[in-house]
Parts: sequence; structure tokens; C-alpha cells
Amino acid sequence: MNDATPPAATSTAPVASEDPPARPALTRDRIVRAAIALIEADGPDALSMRRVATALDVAVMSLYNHVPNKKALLEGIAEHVANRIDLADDPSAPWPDRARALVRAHRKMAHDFPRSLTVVLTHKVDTPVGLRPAERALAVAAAAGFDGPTSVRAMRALLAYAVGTQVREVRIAETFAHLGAAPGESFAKLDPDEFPHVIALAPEMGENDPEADFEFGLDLLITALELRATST
Amino acid sequence: MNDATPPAATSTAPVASEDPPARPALTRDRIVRAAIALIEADGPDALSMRRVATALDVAVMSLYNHVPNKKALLEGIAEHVANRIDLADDPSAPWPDRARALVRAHRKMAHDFPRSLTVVLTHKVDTPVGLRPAERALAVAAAAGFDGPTSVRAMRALLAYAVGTQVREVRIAETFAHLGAAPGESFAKLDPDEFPHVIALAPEMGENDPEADFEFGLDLLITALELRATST
DNA sequence: CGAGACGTACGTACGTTGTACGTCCGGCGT
DNA sequence: ACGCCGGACGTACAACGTACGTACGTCTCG
Repeated sequence: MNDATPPAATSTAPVASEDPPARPALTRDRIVRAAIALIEADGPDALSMRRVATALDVAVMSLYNHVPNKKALLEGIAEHVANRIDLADDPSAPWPDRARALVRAHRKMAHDFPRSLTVVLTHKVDTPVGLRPAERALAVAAAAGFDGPTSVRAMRALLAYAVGTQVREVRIAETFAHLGAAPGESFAKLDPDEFPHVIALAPEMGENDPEADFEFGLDLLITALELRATST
Repeated sequence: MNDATPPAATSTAPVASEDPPARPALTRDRIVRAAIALIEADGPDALSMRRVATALDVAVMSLYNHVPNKKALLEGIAEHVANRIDLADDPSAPWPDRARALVRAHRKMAHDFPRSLTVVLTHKVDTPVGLRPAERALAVAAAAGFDGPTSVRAMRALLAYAVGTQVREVRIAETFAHLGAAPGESFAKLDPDEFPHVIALAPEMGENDPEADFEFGLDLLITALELRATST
């Protein structure tokens, strides 16, 4: 029945610790990494089990020994990326600086993994790493002297803003990719009755300094929190 | 060659304005609506052209007379949902109230179309309806007396927070759906060295009052904006 | 009033996707 | 020495998005 496979198989399979290729052992981590590389290269829609497999020079079904299904792989990607957030924290620094650093770290992740971010935002991370940002945020809230409930709310507000700016960052990246760098042109042909302010501020809308926009909103939150901290 | 189709076809097709079914004419809008209904019922992954077609009692390829491809359908969904945001605005009200209403409207959309929201967040809306929230936000910023660049930044900060809370809302909804209502239990088995604050605040973390959380963060932004408005 | 152009619904068909299942093999415990 | 077991692999299938060709209504123009 099967007479064609053995000679072909023996040429690729059996090497354990021998000559030519000696592939470095399939691993969940290697799979996740390859998937992320694929997404960053060709976008999230281009991710398929088959492409991950060929990228690793492995048969498709071998992946399923380390990942139960594609959804789990996506969650693994989300966790991996979320884990790359730099949460270095200096407890001796003033708490507003620490809060800023925390939110900036989220923004940096949006810059480091732009295409993978949509995966991160649409999949839960139910391992402890998903709670690490919350832990840091609660730490600085405690340093600010907030009580329990207020600390939790402050943390959620900061993280909500962090996530919101991440989404914004992704969107402008995608938009700039799709249409070739014509930022404020399209505002011209809007209905002047419905969009008076947008048209009036077209120059300001067109110019994009995401860094400054981000810092502006972050300043709003921090100063408001400072106000609330000193008033108690 | 083809002798089986005509008798079957005549039973369903030719009715123009006649008796039994008289289907109400396929339309891009009806397609989008059916797709949204499907997503809200079974989740975004359950959306397929075939399912939309059978839901409308239509052949699959008929959809392509009104929608170029699935991606365009998803963008149509995003636009349709974004258009459902209630942007009623009372220009005579104090601007902080107007700003609050605008952000609350975004949050309401997350509540009205929970499953569709991930589609909205991951697809651009490049029609004018995508700019309507920006227009309203710029209007209230102008009412607050901000100059051009500051108005744009304030708008972006508010919308970023709105989007961030939307993501948060989706996440908690999905999480509660997947595991059956055990909110603060999992904090127990965390490493106490890495998550001291999370564990200490486990009760506050577990209790979820998204409304209050949302209003807290919104208050932060608004009071900070009020501060900045009066100081100029 | 006839004929053609057109829009829309439809069936068939192809390539790609996720993954269930069975087989095979090399290293390890007994 | 032998058997077990985990991981790699090939085959197979259902469901997907959609390109293409066809058939039939309606509307327009002569």
C-alpha cells in the first residue's frame, strides 16, 4: 500500500543529534514566536497554522502537540506580547512619575508589536501576567495614599486610557498603510454644515504628533489624580 | 445537461410582487443588519457569508452583488454600529455635561452591541460617520474655550478613554461568559510576593461596578479639563 | 410594441483553512 | 531485552471565501 513514503521519510526524519539540519526541537514558545513574526510581517489575517508550520519547517499537525487549537495560540500570542511590557518600577520615585512610566510602557508595546496588538486586544490573558500591570498600578496608587476602592478605580482609569491610546495608535498605522500619506486632504470634501469644527481644525487634525497627544491625555489623568490625592 | 434545475427554480424565483413569500429585496443594509444579528447571537467567529445568506434565505453569491467581500462587510458593520451612537447634544448645556454625555454615549454602544464591538474596534470607519464623534467633541472643546491644538488633544484624550472603557467592557463580558461567575476567587492562588496589592485588594477587584469605574475615570478627565480651561 | 442592455439572483467549482484520527518511531523505565 | 509513551507526521474532511458563468426579470430606446 504505502511504498513511496519510507524512502522519502528516512531522508528527513530520523536525525536526532546528527549532521545537516538538527532542528532545535519544537516548542510552544517557538511556535508563538514564529506566529508573532508572521503577524508582524504580513498582518493578523495572514496567520494560519499551515504558514506557522512551514515557517518552522514542521508538519502542520505537529503544532497541535503543543497548542490545543488556533484560539489558544492567539491567546498565547496575547500573553507573550503582554509579557513584553517593560514594567520596571522605581518605588522611591514620586508616584506620578511611576504612573506615567506605567502607561508609557503600554504605549511602547503598541509601538513594538503594531500588527499583533489587535490580537492582544481581542483575547483574554488569564494567566498571572495579565495582572502584572494591575499590580504595578495598584502599587503606585497605594503610594499616592488612595484607599482601596479608589486605588482600584484609579488603576482602571489609567489602564483604560492606555488601552485606548493603543487602539488609536493601531488605527492610524493601518490607515496610513492603506492610503498613501494624505492625512488632512479628505477633510476638504466634508459637509460644512455637519462638520464645521472638523473642517475649521483640519490642519490640527491632520498633523499627527501621537507622542504629544498621548502625553496630553496622560497629564490630564495624572493631575486630576494628584488633586484627589492631596485633598484627602 | 441541466434538466433538474428549471422546475425547482420556478418554484422559488420568479415572484415579483405576488403571493406566498415575496421576499423584501436584498439590500446592503439588510445584509449588514443580518450579520450584526448573527454576531450578537453567536459571536464574531460564527459570522460567515454562508450563514448570513441562509439567514436571509438567499444564495451565498447573491450577497456579493451588494458587498464586494467579507472585509467590506465587516467595515459596513463597524460603520453601522458606530452610527448608532446617540450623539444628541444640547449646545446650551454647560460643556462639562456635554462632554460627559458624549463619552457616555460611547459606553452605551458597548452595552448595546457587545459582541459586535470587537469588529468595530478592529476595522476602520472611513466614511463621514466615523468623524461625527470627533465633530461633537471638538464642538464642546470650542465651547470650553480651548484653542485649536488643545481642542484636538482634548478630543483625542476623551475618545481614547471612551475606547479604552469599551475594550474593558467587552473583556469582562467575555470573561464572565467563559467561566461561570467566579470573580475574585482566582486571586487567591497568586504568588503573594509578586501580587501583594492585587491580593490585598481582592475584594475591591472582584466587585465590579463598571458604571462607577467609568464615571470615576471620566470625572478625572473632565475636572482636569476644567482646570485647564479656567487657567487660560 | 419589439429588442436589446442591464442588474440581480443563483449554481458550480476551486483553493485554503482548522483540526480529528491513525500511524510510526526513537528514547526511557523496568 | 522489551515494552511503553510522547511527539512528529500524513491523510482526510467539513466549512470557508469567492471567481466565474448563467438565467431571468425590468427598464430603455427605437
